[in-house]
Amino acid sequence: MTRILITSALPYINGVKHLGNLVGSQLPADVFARFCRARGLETLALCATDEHGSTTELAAAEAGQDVAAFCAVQHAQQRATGDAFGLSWDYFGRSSSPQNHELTQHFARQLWKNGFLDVRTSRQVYSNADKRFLPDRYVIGTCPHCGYDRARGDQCENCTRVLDPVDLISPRSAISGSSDIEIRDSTHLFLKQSEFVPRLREWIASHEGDWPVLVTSIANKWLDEGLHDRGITRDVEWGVPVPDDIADGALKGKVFYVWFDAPIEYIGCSMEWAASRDTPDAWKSWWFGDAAKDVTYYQFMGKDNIPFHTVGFPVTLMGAGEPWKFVDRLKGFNYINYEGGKFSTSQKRGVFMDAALEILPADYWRYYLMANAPESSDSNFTWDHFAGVINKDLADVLGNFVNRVTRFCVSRFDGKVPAGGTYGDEEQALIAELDQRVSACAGCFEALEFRKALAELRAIWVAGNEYLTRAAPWTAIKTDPARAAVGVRMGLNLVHLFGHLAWPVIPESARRIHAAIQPAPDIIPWPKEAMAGFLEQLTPGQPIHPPEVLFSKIAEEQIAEWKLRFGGS
RNA sequence: GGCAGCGUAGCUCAGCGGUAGAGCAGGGGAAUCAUAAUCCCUUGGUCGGGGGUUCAAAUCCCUCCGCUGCUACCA
Repeated sequence: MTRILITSALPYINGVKHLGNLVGSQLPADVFARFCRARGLETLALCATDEHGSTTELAAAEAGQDVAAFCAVQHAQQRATGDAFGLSWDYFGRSSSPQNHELTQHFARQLWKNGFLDVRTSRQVYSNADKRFLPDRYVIGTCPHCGYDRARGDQCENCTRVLDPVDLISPRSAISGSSDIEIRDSTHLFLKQSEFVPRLREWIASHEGDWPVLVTSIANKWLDEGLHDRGITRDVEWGVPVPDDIADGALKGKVFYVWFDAPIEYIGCSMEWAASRDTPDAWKSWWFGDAAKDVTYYQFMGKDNIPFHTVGFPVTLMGAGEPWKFVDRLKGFNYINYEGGKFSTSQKRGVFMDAALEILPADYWRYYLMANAPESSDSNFTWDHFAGVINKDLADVLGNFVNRVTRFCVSRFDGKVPAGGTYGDEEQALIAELDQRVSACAGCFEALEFRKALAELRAIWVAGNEYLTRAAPWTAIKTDPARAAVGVRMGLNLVHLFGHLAWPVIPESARRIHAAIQPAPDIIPWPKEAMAGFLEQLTPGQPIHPPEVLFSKIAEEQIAEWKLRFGGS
């Protein structure tokens, strides 16, 4: 039996994430994790906050908090919001954990020992007013090429040329605005990525076809353009310290670059998970050596993260010279736009996770986002489209099906699964269709094709409505009660089925649907047997319980209100 | 500038060498169990423009136009 390891790109600690962040990483990872658990596979789903770096320091300063305290608060908030969204990680860790500190230093020592780290000195901009080195983009000045006076040190927004901050004319700090800055030499560790190009090429080529084109093309582009060695240390305070035994303490006081330690936290997080269960070594069989041979490892991320997972992190693992587990299936997503523009954290444009849950239950968002996941290209969120999908798919097609069957059962069959009659041609045809569709749906989930999986799920709900219309128990009951009993019994079995199939995507609603028939287990399993058996398992006479309205419809006035509140077109 | 992706019915998208598809929206009808929810039928596209390869192209090649993303010390 294969075990399933799942990680989603780590959300940065800097505030609540918007739906665009969610749809490309944590949400599909959760849907897939639930699907795997529903199939009875041993599954470990991990995520964590990515906490280090200068951006965190500045955000904490802005919030008037100590960095560690700021991160603790933000981490707790992200975990709470994720829980509320139904994100069922086995563990939600922190890149600042002791485990990750230790592991990051371990990888650095291995790389150093194996000769893949260079000590190099480079010129960095230092701000006397801010008492810190400035990242390139935090240096502002006049562009030497076009004369634009607010060019950033990494790139001029006006002429789009890539810049070096030391070339800016009259440079100043973007943090304080002070022009009291100077160029200082600073020593850093560089990871010799260029030595790994052949191995990376071979590894990436081995995944052509099972990774999305988006992923392999981005990865190959980096290799084709010539992989630069990469600085993996920074002159900031909030991070994993470089140990003194590397380069004879030449890097004293410096920390590792966030992009070095963040992916390592995938492993660190599993150590946190193991520690939390008092089985401190349990993480190892998921990651290391022959013990992890039966593990299939899935990563989920937005396209901005792809280079770091196809190049940066693999180099760390290769260079360590130890038998670490590499990703098997890497699922990358495009972006989702908001009402024709970008979701933007800095401009507070779009819908953020906490605000989303204030106005509607998590399942509405989960369904919509997965049904419209930006898999082949960027997708668009608009309030009108969102409301249309929720009202039609969830309220009308699924919710109303459950409602009409269960209520009819109450009014004409005393609220009990009716006995009498046997399945005939109509039922056999439905069973044949569902056998095909349920396995197609599972196949789409396995292939990480979420849009198609949800389209199939919806088609299954539609098949239920079609059947009910043909069976028409409300008509049959006048002349042929046994025939009506068959229709309702099948209808109730379908409700039971829908409660199972929907659980990975809309867990809370699936639980309520399941509860209409009987209490739901914690993990609602994906059907193992053929539909013929699955759709005949309810016991005649067992009571059913029509749920309250499963999905209330979104009204025009609400859409108007939300467009105003969140800023629409 | 370079690289990549996309451009298919009003909208959101699938198809990626063999007589144009789905969902929504629009039109007509059936049914009345149900959150006026469902079901059936149906209108609608010279598949961004042009050129080429092929018996055959939305599907392969070239070119042009448009949109988007990435471009490496913010993550």
